[in-house]
Amino acid sequence: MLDSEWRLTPQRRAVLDVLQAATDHPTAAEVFERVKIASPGIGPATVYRSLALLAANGLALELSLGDGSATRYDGNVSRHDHLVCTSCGSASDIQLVLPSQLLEQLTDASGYAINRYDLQFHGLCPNCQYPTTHPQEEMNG
Amino acid sequence: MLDSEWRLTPQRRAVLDVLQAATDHPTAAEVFERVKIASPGIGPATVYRSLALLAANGLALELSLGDGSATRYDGNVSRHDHLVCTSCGSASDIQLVLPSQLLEQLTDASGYAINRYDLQFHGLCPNCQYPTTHPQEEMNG
DNA sequence: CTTGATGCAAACTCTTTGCAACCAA
DNA sequence: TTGGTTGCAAAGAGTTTGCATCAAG
Repeated sequence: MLDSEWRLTPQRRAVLDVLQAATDHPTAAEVFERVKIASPGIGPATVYRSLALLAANGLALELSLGDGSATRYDGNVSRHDHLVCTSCGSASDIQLVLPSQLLEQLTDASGYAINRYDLQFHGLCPNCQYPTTHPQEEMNG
Repeated sequence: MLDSEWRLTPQRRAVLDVLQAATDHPTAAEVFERVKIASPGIGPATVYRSLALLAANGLALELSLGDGSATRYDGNVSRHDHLVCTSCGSASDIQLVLPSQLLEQLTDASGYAINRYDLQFHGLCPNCQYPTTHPQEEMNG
């Protein structure tokens, strides 16, 4: 599925639209729920297949939040990292740069040909630190 | 499960022994296979429950390799990061330090109370880059 | 005795796959 | 017409849970 011989069908377009409109980091099930609004007849298998296809072709990122929950998808495909709240589960995009010498040292020391890294920070988000009325219970934001 | 009011039963001890003897990063199923050698009567549910208990009490780390596969466990609970081979799936421990000012800046800018981070590098391990006879196909190392 | 731990089996969640119908080139 | 795509349903992997039994304090 890494070739470019694939069609942007209406279903795939709808999935891509959902991803690009999302500011959170939806699971496949959440993408499915949202896609059904624009494409009522679509089935979950098509959403899973479309997400895998988009991810394989660089139009989406697959993301594991490390909490054992379902894979999440990110329509923001530029290089970035994540802040994950350990209380409400929300994930925010952040942009930071690892010192390039750190990658070089690691390549030299390990012998790995490193082509990417995943970095996520876990902690309490501002909302969950300073509850206005009660701790957040939602699952994305 | 975060209290210290728990007993190190023979089954839990056996699970812990397996983790501490492991140099790879076994899945729960792999831990189960190994634990059965010392504790033949043990059931998979006990292994899952023991792993969760040990992780909650800081005696094991849960680890997602970001490839959609099962959760892995690490008996090395000191702060470290991982190199993950995108070809054979093996994971190696590495020790590196993020510049502390990076964490400070991030805390200041985001408002998050960060208490940990997960960092993994993905690429080809030396074995898979320079195959001796043929590409590696094993799943841990 | 009383509470927690175990093993088994069933249930559950998330995801993938087989397949016939369908659609675009 | 030919091969890729879809939707459905079934299957599959990984993990959790209900429950009766068992063991430790």
